[in-house]
Amino acid sequence: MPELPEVQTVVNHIKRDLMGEKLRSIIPLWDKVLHNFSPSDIHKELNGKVIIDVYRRAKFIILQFNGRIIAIHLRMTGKLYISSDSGHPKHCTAFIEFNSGKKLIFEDVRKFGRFYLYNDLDPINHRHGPEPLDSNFTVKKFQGMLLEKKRNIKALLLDQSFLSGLGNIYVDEILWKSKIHSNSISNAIPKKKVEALYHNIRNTLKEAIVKKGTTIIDFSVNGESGKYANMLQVFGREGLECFQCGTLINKNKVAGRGTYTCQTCQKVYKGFNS
DNA sequence: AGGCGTTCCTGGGGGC
DNA sequence: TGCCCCCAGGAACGCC
Repeated sequence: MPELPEVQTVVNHIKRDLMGEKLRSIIPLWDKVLHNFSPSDIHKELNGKVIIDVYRRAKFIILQFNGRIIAIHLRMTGKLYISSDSGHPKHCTAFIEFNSGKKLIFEDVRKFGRFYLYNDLDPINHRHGPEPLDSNFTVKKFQGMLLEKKRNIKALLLDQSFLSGLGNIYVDEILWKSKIHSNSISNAIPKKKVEALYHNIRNTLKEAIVKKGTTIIDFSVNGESGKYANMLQVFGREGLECFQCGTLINKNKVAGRGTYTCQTCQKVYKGFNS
């Protein structure tokens, strides 16, 4: 499940190849993949236009053209990579052709991934919270954000309109490192723990980007697995000993997601602040 | 406001 | 071996 580090890894991987490429066409192989536009819209608006930047916002990969963006969301099983082969792989739902002959392949087994055409980032910014790695995302700001809400902490961290980029795997890892139970309520978490949470969010994401993401089942870049999978402390370790205290890791459902916790290390904060 | 269920999809695993 | 059923999950949406 691509989260911020995986999406950033894809961007880092394909950016150099895409900069300056002239768009020729976009070919959907499955009709729902283009969310709000058609190939003829692209032909009218972007034919021969050059990619001037490739970057990430939230979990979107942004192809920047002059006055337009194509935003690509991988959802659960999307893979995006450059190819010059003719033809396309089995689960390819769309590809973009460039004048150079390069192709950008979008492969997506479960077909949840989508392409969006916008003038700018506004529609995405509108429904997304801050970037956790931005310098203006400070401890103070995060503390304020948590206090404004009275929500299950896991549900809140997964909510993209609250904070961008986290998904099920990193949230479990981050909460375990912070010794906060996923059933805690956001505004009941003590200040010291919020500080730990803040630093663990940033450090975990940064470290995962360095390791080129986590490979669990579906994520790889050109078949190369991310290395963060070897670093996972709690996710996927049901019934195994907690690395911190030896208690067997518990799996249950929180916010509708499979959730791994150490019932000993991770404290539930639901009451008054200490 | 916030929680919860449903929808979109397919491959893979468990049970028999 | 084979078949059916259920599950996994990011995000949007509707309902309570």
